[in-house]
Amino acid sequence: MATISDVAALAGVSTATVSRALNGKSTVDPELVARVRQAAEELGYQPNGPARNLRRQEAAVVALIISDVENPFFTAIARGVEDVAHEVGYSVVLCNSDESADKENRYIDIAIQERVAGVILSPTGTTKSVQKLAQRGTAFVAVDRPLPEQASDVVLVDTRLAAREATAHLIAQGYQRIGCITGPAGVRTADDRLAGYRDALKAAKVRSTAKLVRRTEYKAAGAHRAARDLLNQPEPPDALLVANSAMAVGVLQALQEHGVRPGKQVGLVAFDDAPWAALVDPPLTVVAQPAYEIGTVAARLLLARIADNTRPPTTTTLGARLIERGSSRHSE
Amino acid sequence: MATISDVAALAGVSTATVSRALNGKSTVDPELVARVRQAAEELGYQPNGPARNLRRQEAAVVALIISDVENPFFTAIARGVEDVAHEVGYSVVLCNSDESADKENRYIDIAIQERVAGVILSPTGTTKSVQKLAQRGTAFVAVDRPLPEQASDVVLVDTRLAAREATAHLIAQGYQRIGCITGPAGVRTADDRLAGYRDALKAAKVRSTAKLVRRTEYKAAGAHRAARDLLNQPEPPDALLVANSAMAVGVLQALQEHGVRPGKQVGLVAFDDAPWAALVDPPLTVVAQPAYEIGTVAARLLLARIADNTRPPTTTTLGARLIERGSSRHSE
DNA sequence: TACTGCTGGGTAATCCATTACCCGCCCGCT
DNA sequence: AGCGGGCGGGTAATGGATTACCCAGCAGTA
Repeated sequence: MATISDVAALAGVSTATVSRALNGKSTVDPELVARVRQAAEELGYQPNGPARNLRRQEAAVVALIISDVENPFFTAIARGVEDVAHEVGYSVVLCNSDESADKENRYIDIAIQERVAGVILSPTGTTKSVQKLAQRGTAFVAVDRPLPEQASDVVLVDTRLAAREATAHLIAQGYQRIGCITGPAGVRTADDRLAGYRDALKAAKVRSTAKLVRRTEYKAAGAHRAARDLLNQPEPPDALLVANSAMAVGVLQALQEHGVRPGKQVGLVAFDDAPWAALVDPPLTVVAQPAYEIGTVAARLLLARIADNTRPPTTTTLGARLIERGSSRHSE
Repeated sequence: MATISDVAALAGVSTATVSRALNGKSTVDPELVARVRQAAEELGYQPNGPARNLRRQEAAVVALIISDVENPFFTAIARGVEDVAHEVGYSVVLCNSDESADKENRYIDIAIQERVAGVILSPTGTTKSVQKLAQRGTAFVAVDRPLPEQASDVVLVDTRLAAREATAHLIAQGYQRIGCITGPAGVRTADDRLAGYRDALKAAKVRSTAKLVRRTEYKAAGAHRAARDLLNQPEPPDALLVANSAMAVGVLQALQEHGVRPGKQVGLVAFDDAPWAALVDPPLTVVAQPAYEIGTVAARLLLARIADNTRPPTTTTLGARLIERGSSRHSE
């Protein structure tokens, strides 16, 4: 594979000039630049990334570690990050931690080893691995979930408030026994959505009971079991708040199997306005989170932090929007 | 940041020994290994990836370049690739080419520059950029779409046959004017699905007409316009073959807006068994592609090729499965 | 005892791009 | 004409891990 010396030899200049010409760092005679370009082209020269990064002590790459590639919420974040990063010449590599602290840890190690310029991640449980980033001075931004005990830039959605509003909406519609299916304990968004749900019940002076709450992993299968379980109780819920769109799939399945139609019989509000949410029957009422915007904001914060790691940590909280559709219409 | 020399100094050995101890390459006194481990731990030593990759002339990373992160088909492939790659200690970085030859090209350049061990990609249009991989001897595998004029390992789905079967199914159900909404010309899967559709019409001696065919980008918005357009014709189709699940979303929207119910009025079969496909009303008949398996097979092929780049190129064709649901039931 | 052979581990070369440092040339000013 | 300053471009140091090569020391054999 052609190296910079090959290019230099072919162009009849020194390697320093080749480097300068190709990177436009210092002023080089335009004629030489042309010759160098020509030579590089001819040899199909591609700079050796590791060598460059070794010397520069940093790669123009940001790592984005998300907890579920199959979740549209996270892929929308990814697009937001990409769009901003590409504008300023950074590449984005996506890593899928799969909601496993272990994999997250591995990817963080890799990010450190490869000397990426920065990391954006939706933290999974333990703060430990993230501390490594802080220690090394690698810029990073948390999205979707805060990092307790670790000052950093964070981009969040006010998910507790959103859950509260969604639940209040169900109450206002006349539902009486509202249940909640949320993610695993310890995952902040799951806890917050549950808290918001309880806030709303309390505000409406409805007694909340653990019998109407289920926690499982943020996946369809777990939510399916949870919903079945709730529906099989002697006093089943007449409405459900569901904590993400993958779970909504499982819940809808369970309702179908039980022969209950969302809406009049069992009110339903789910987090995340998945592309298909308006297509099910009745259309699904959702809490739409500004995922793409989370990505763009996080990317901009990261870039700012790469430029200056001493800036004080900020927390950006974006709002969510309740989109009322048929699945929460009691009077239907 | 701690380097190998720091570790060596602390452990009281040479850098060579540290390297050997940590990589287990050659036999080192167990006591020294322990001392080195201890020292590395103490300093929080993380090897410098660029330096290592520079020396090794290769990174233990495979790049996966897919054409749409938001498409569940591709994210399922990603999981397959990851699961296999992780088993043997490779990391996977995901790049989103967004169906743009330009971005694909950029990511391929980056993959080459970073000296990744191999690349798996769903090629977007031009073969040109992929040739660079071949020239440099970087191992790569194409998925979902073949590479014309470029011998390589490929993992495909027999999508033409699947489209044919899906169309034949619609014919068998009694639909008369079957339309097709597929992806852009030049994208192989889009062409193949159209060809399969025509195969079925021909086999059934139904005359095919361009009036019932629309091509747009593989997205909901384009398909939405296309469907609206088709339905507004003087002689609208009474059934549609839709080339992927994102498009199906657009088509279902258009049908909703037109007040037509899938099934009896307009039969519908879409590619890709999205998680929500069974939840819409009526449930969507789909062609399920073995996406996860595509990923695992591609990853294994890539690993084999990394080990030995002289092996003859292979083509693996997997089958798709028609899942009949309500949206293609004419008699409903 | 003397010599061979093996093994564990150190020294230093190597990978390649970037850039600090330096040199020579030319221009312009006095 | 002589000198200073600026600029273009070359030489070589640099980054950090891996590994070829070599050496010391020890066991085993004659």
